[in-house]
Amino acid sequence: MIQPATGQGPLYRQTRDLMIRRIADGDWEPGQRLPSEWDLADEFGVSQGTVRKALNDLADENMVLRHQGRGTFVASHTSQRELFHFFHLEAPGGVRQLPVTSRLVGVSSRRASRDDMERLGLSTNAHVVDIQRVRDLGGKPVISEHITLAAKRFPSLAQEDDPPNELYQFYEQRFGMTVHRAVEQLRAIAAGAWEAEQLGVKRGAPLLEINRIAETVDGTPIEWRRSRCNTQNHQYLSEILK
Amino acid sequence: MIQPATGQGPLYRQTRDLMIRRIADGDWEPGQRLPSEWDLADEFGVSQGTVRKALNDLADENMVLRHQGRGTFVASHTSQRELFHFFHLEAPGGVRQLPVTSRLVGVSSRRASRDDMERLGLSTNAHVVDIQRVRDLGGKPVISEHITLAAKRFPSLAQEDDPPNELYQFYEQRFGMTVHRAVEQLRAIAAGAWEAEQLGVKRGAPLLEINRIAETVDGTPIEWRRSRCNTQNHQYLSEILK
DNA sequence: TCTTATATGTCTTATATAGGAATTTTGATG
DNA sequence: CATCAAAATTCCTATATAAGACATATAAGA
Repeated sequence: MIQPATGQGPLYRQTRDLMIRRIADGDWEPGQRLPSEWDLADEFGVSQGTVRKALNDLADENMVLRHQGRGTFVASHTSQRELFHFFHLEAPGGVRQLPVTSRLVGVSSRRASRDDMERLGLSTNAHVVDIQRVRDLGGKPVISEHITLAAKRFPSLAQEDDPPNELYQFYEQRFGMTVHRAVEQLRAIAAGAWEAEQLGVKRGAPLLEINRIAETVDGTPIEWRRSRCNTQNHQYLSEILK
Repeated sequence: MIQPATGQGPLYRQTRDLMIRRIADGDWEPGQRLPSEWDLADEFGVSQGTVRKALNDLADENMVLRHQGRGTFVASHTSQRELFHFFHLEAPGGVRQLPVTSRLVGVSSRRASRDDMERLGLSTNAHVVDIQRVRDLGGKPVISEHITLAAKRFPSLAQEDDPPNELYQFYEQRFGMTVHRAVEQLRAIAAGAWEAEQLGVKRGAPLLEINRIAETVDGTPIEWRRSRCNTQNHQYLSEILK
């Protein structure tokens, strides 16, 4: 099917946008191989060079992965990716490792608060699911996490009594929701009674609070997460490459 | 002058590396306009397309800026860039603004400690310069900063009694040292007597500590900076685009 | 002098061609 | 069936050409 130029901006950009739409709509699923550059060029009615530029742009944005000789694949969540892009706590030596153990505090459902509605772009009367857990690093509890999701987007999640440790893979495989980017806001807070108990620190001890909003490819916010971390033996890594 | 292929890797990569070298060596200075794509192609003995790919890569890495019709320029530090890439504290509304006022605590010189030597890649007996200041946001003291630099790389800096607020521009214009990337490590700490006084908080209040190492284009670490921030009314922003 | 064309220089977009590199598939052979 | 060689597939590198967009310098005219 030839897609005529929609008219806006350069061809490679329009081509990129069409492909993003396919990923966002699930026409191309995570892990799936895309048609070859030549086939896509045919399909979109542009030259192979134009498709190539669009694909390389998508690769730069981590929406697809390209492998010489094998093909181009829609990005999917692996432990590697989760560690590299979405987990920023490291031990002093620079060692980063995903928590392998965590203690589930609870999964529950409730009406969305005003804050939830704003953060997740929900309408009144929407329901949300809360997941609370404590994650271990180096054998000790270090992160107290509170996660909020729209119940509608994650049906039957509230009944889940043992969500896996790596949630983004779970979201993707089970609910077809792929997290693509996130924004985190950090501040220092004093541990309350709850965190003190969960993390084994004194009340009032300084903790690093990370508030994250995670979005899909098309920019829809699907997860809000508050992590309170004991940074006695760990630190948050932020690379400024630009 | 034709530069024969040095032999390693693809041509566009070699071309990129040659141009990085020119920037790192100061052959091309910050703000300076590069020769046109065609002239560079001539000079390096490759095609214009290859030079173009190399230049676009450099632009992606923020080493150069490209403007249609005007030319390609070596990146230099402006207030804009400093704010966008190197200043991550924002007010709750998402408003970010560089501190316009700051109180200089002192500039002094001393022998490098073992930590300094490691952090800045110095040899024994090297000297360093310390700058300490308190930066204001919204009219109130929010950041207590301690900056350490190699005295050799910043001659006569120790005599400076009023360094400007935007140091990276100062480093570049006065000492020819351009900061290109940085790594920050964050943790939550409790305010000591010193920070409590400087920032107007109680002793033991939670503060966000940011330890930054800033590097030049060729990866030499030139600045170590410890910022302790009152995050009562501000937060650190971290975007995860990848 | 000021304004308005014109020309020039530079980057941008789009296409085409050709060969190389990495991987997978196919087919022949034992 | 197992193994190895050949072919096919896919992405990667490099070059060339041509036209368009944007900005600035130059020249002509009022």
